[in-house]
Amino acid sequence: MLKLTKKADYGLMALKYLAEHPEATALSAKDVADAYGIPAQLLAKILQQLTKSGLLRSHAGMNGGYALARDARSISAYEVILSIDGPFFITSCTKGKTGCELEPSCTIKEPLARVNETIAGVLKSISIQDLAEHEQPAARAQEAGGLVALTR
Amino acid sequence: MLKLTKKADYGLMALKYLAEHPEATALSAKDVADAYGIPAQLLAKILQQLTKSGLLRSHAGMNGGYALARDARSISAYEVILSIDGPFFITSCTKGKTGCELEPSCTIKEPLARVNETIAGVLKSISIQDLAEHEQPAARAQEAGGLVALTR
DNA sequence: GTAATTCCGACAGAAATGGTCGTATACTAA
DNA sequence: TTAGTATACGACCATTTCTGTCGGAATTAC
Repeated sequence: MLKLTKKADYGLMALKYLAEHPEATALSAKDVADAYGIPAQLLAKILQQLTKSGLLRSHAGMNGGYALARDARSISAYEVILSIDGPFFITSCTKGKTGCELEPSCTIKEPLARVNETIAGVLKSISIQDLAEHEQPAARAQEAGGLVALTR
Repeated sequence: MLKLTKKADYGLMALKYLAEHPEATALSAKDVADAYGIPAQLLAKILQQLTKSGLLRSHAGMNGGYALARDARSISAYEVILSIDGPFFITSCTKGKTGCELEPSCTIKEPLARVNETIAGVLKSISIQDLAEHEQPAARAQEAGGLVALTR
C-alpha cells in the first residue's frame, strides 16, 4: 500500500548511480544493473522510458549507454516516479472528467486531494542529487511536509 | 501508483457516512453500501476488519449494524488505511531486519523513508470528522476533476 | 421460529507487476 | 566492411495483488 513499484525504485537507483559517476560519459544499462544486482533487461526498459521522458540521454553502440540529461540537482524524484509509473492519485476512484460515478464518494476524494498534493510536493523537493549524497538528504523534505501539512 | 486501494476508499467513505449519521445507533453494511452504490458483501468484510481493529463496534441481529467506536475526531485516516491495507512503506524493498538484499539500494531507501514518515504524518492529521464536515463546493470539485483526468 | 444481520473462510475473475525473449536498429572500432 | 556492443521496442508469461462473490455459521430482535 502506498508503495513505489520496483520499477520506480530501480529507476531512482539508476539515476542515483549515474549521478555518482559524473566522470563517465555514459554507463550502459548492464553496468548499472550489475552494480545493483537487478535484472538488466528490465532496467534497460526503465532507462528507455526515462530517456523518452527526457531525464536521460542515450547513446547506442560501443561505449554507449545512458547519462543524465540535466544536472542531478534539477531532477526530482517526482519526475522519475511520474515517468515510470505514470501520474498517480491517492484516491482510486478517478474515472476521468465525469468524476466519481458514485456521487457521494467525491466528498472524500476532495480532502484526500490535499494529501496527494503534499506527497507530490515532498517528492518534488527531493532531487537525484539528494539521493546521491546520502548524508542527511531529507531535511528539506521534512520541512516541506510539515509546511504543507499545516496548510489545510 | 501510490494509490489507496478501493477497500481503503470504501472504508473511509463508510466511516464518514457513520460520522454523518450520529443519530443512528447502528447502520448495517447494506445501508452504507446502498448509500454509495458499492458491493455490500465487500463492504461488510471491510467493516468487519475495522471492527477487529477497534475503530468500529458492531452489533449482530436485527437492527444491528456498525457504529463508530470512538469520536469521529479521534479516528484518523491513517488508522483506517492501516487497518484495511496493512502497514505500508513507500519503498518496495522492505525485507525486515536484514534490510535490502541489494546492498547499495539501501542508500536510496533511507531518504525515501522520510517521505514515508511525512505521508503518514499527513494521514494522521486527517480525521474522519474532517471528511464528514467537508462541504462540497461544486467549483472545487470540477477543478479536482480536471486534475484527476490526467490519471491513467 | 423467522428474519435480519454480523462473521468468516474459500474461491474466482481481473488487473497490475515483475521479468523474459526475440528482434530490429544504431553506433564504434578494427 | 564486418563484428561486437548497445539501445529500442514489442510481445509474452508468471506471479501477485486486488476486487468481488458465494456459502454457510453464529447472533439477536421481534
